[in-house]
Amino acid sequence: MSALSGAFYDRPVLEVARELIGCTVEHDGARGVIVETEAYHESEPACHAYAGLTPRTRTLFGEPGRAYVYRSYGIHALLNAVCEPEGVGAAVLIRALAPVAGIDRMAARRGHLLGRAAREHELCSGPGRLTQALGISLDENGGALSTGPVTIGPPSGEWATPQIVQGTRIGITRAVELPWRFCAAGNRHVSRPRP
DNA sequence: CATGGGATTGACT
DNA sequence: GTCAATCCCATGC
Repeated sequence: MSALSGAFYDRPVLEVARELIGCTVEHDGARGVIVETEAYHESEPACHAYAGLTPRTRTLFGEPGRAYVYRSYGIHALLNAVCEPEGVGAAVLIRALAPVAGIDRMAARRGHLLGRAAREHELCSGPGRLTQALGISLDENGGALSTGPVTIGPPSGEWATPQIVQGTRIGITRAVELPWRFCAAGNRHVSRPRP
C-alpha cells in the first residue's frame, strides 16, 4: 500500500485530523485503521508547542508529515502526525486504531492472550495502547510518515467516506472546551469516554 | 541543579 | 469510583 505524501499534512491541523479517520497506520508487521484522532495547535495551551520552540518540541515545529513521538506519564509513547507548514507547531494525536493485520504481533506486544473477540477491542483503543501494540517507541520521533519505519496510508473501501463524530479532547486540563476530537461513529475501537 | 507535572493505563476498593 | 507507576523535560532557584 502506498503511503500518504508529506503534502497531505501541510494543511490546517483540524482538516488533517478529520481526514486521518479511516487511514491506516503500519509499523513492524502490524497495521490498523485510524478511528480516533485529536488536533493540537500552538495557538492553544493544551498543545506542547504552546511553550514555543524547545528541544522537546523541535519535531512539532519541523517538517509536516513527520512522526512526533513523546513519552507520557513516564510510561507510554504517544504518536502524532506533524501538520501545517514548517515553523508552525501543530500535530494530530492518533488515539485509537481498529486492528487489521499482524494482530498476533499486537497481542504479543500487549501481553494479551488471543482467542476471544472481545480482547481485540483492548489492543489499540487508546493512544498508549496502540503504540505498544505496533511497537512504536521514542526512537520513531522525527521519522517521515511517508517512508517509515512508521507509515500512514490512505483509506480503502468504505473507509474512504467514514461517518465522523466530533467532540472535546480527552485527558487535558487546558483548552478543554475545544471540539477537536474526531471519532469514527459507532466504532468499538474508539477509546473511552465515547463521544 | 532540583523539582513538578503530564495528550495514560491497569489494578484495586 | 480511586490511585500509583515512571521518565522526559520545562521551569525556577
